[in-house]
Amino acid sequence: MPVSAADADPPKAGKYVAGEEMCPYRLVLEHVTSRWGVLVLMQLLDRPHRFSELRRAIGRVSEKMLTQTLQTLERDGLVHRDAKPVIPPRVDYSLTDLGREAARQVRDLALWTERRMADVERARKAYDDARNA
Amino acid sequence: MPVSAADADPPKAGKYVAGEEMCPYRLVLEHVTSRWGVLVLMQLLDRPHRFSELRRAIGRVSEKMLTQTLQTLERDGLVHRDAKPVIPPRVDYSLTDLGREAARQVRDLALWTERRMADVERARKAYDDARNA
DNA sequence: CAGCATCCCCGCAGATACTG
DNA sequence: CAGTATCTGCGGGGATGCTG
Repeated sequence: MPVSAADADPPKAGKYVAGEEMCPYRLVLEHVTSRWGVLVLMQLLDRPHRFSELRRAIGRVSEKMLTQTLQTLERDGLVHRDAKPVIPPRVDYSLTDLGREAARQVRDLALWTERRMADVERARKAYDDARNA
Repeated sequence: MPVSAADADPPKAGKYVAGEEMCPYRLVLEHVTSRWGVLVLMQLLDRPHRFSELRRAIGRVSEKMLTQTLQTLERDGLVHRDAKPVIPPRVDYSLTDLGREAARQVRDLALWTERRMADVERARKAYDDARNA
């Protein structure tokens, strides 16, 4: 029974478990381009925000997801968390230098998307019309 | 019973149903920054690819998700699909001008992330160490 | 106010089988 | 080869209640 290198497991799709088996930078990319990551970064690019300010500014984000997003970005060194030991608690979030670089690129991409939106909608209409014909 | 404007539904988090109730451009942003969207765009930035070439080049992507990603990007006018009426079928995918613009930004963001990976990992270590202390 | 713990739902994505 | 169709699971994320 011949055993060749081709017998090695071919790369199957496999279940995607967050952060498993992929180039590490892809993971950071997912953090900054994630649904809430994008909004948090862009909001903080404007100015530092308190937790509840972010919540209101972004709108429609649950506490849980905002917390989770902020923790991820903080761990990646993109967001700085400043918890003041006062009562009631006050926590300010701001961008680090690294975070500002990321945020600017994300913002540029978002702005590009916004600018090109008309082209996209034209393309969609053409696509849909071609299907319904 | 007083009825003020404040009685209007405050923006709750609400279930996220793809593309519902969000600025339309955010949706395109999600398409191009999606897990497979990023990889497809970057791969096509190099050169046009056939379906199976993309599948192999990206690796670990299921047929279904690749098809779905390509259809979404095609509908948005970012990817051009060229199906040759031959047997066996041959379909080539390439970037439109619009898609190339998007792809370049996505690639730049990916490259930035790659370059800054060392900083991110340092930050993560610091964060984790501070927790375990 | 900021955040954690818990529960639970449903939609994304992988597996599989089939077609032009 | 390049897809479609159908089933299934499991984990992302919302809701709710509680704490420092």
